[in-house]
Amino acid sequence: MMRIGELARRTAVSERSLRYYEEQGLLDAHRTSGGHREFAESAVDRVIHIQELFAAGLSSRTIADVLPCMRDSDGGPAAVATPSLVETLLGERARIEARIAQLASSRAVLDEVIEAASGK
Amino acid sequence: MMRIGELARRTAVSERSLRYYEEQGLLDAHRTSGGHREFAESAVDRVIHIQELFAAGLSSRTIADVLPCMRDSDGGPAAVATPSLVETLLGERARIEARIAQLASSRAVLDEVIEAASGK
DNA sequence: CTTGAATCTGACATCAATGTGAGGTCCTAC
DNA sequence: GTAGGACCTCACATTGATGTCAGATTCAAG
Repeated sequence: MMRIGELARRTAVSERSLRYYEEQGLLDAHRTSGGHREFAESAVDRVIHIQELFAAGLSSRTIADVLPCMRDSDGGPAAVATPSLVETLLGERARIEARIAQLASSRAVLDEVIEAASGK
Repeated sequence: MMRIGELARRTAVSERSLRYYEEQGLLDAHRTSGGHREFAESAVDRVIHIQELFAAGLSSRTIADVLPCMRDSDGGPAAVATPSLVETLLGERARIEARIAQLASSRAVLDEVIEAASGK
């Protein structure tokens, strides 16, 4: 069991964000009699998962749906995704694909500007 | 000379955004005696340029610096970019590259989740 | 002129995760 | 038991382009 400071240090995620994750139901925390959070070892992996999913642009709501399907190091039985969740994830994947294409296009625009502005 | 409604229609950009662009110094507008904006034909191309640059993730401040270097259909003499502007643009380009790489990584994470959640 | 559509300004809302600060409580090593 | 570091909650700020609404004014066509 570790407290929030250690978890923050080990994951390089701010305490503020960890509290937010708990508030959003992404992270379980026991409480001491005094009200301080206590996290299991597996919380480290979980926070890393959360960060990955945030980086993928998923909302905290979607992450809350996805997390039960991800196998943590605590080896809890991974829940099976509902068809609608899979659909959501496929949609997110398509969004990422589209975003990549858009960025590639933006890069091309930028290259034109840079070429016109610097070299010529 | 066209008014804001027509420009909005022809560029598919909201009137609100066009006013914002003018406020940020990205778009020139004459005013009628009554205070209504009047835009030149070239504003259509300019707004399209602005949208491209916004899509590339540039801030309105940077766009304001870049626009004078882009040749509009009005054929105004394109200003020469300062070295620091070119540096900024190269930085933005690098940011886009990094973002694309990050998204590719996110897509991979998502693919893992999707595979684990759907197929197995 | 009159009327209705178009436009004006100004202000506040949004989205979402995170930063930040105040004021108070808990925990632990001494 | 006490000092001080760690932690608590609550609340407001941030970011920035855009949405939206209200109330007032202008424009253009009849």
